[in-house]
Amino acid sequence: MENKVKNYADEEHCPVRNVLDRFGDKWSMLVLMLLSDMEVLRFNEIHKYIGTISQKMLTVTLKKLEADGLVERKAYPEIPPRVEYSLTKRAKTLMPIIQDLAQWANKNMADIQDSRRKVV
Amino acid sequence: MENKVKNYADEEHCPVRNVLDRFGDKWSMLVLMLLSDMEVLRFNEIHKYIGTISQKMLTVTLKKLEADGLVERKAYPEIPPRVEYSLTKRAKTLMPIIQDLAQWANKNMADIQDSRRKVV
DNA sequence: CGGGATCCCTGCCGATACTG
DNA sequence: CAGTATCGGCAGGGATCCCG
Repeated sequence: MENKVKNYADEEHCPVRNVLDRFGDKWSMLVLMLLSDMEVLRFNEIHKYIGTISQKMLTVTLKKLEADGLVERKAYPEIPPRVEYSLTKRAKTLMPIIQDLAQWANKNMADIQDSRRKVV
Repeated sequence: MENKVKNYADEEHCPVRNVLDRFGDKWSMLVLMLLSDMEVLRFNEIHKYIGTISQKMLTVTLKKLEADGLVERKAYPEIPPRVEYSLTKRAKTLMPIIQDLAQWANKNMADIQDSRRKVV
């Protein structure tokens, strides 16, 4: 076990680095959780739920998630245009883990903030 | 369920944002996983395992994790000095989730990279 | 050995204005 | 409505030098 050490330096192939590079940014995980709750949402609906995100960052975030095959984008050829976003199957296999993470955060956030105050 | 919508905009109290602000950075989760595997490590040992991290960032990362009560620091009053780092109990409750995340990443990384190539 | 202190640069992200 | 284009601030992070 200890003689076969993983490669913690290899940025290209380290799965953790790779997964964090994808939704470790400011908004991705929030969008994923929102879509997980609401199933299908239009662009401006997401924008309203996450009140503090800028239009630009929402666009960038959705494109990145779409490129990773985590979010599906359906555009309807209407005027005015309508675009619906939803989670892919791949993203749905990820959500239970995200939920666990959120639960852990909920339980431990207060204590962590206390720890931080003592040190700072 | 759908009429009681969570507050996705509240940055201060959103647990996901709060947890990601803590170890969503470039190195924290990697350090946590390394310490989870090796139990106890000295500063320079961590530095060698994660070959690409700078001394400064390792210092910053460890301080942040210590402030959050996720890493314990033991300094021995010797010359030359010796400092040992290990996970706290709180961090150990987090690690199963991190492991799940890593497993998910391992399984899906290749497919995600394929998706990305098609789009880009 | 285990850091601190500084300099500097990249890129994330926000704000604003414009478009089909 | 659902974006695109552009400008700019500033924080994350790397490189280097210094210290007890």
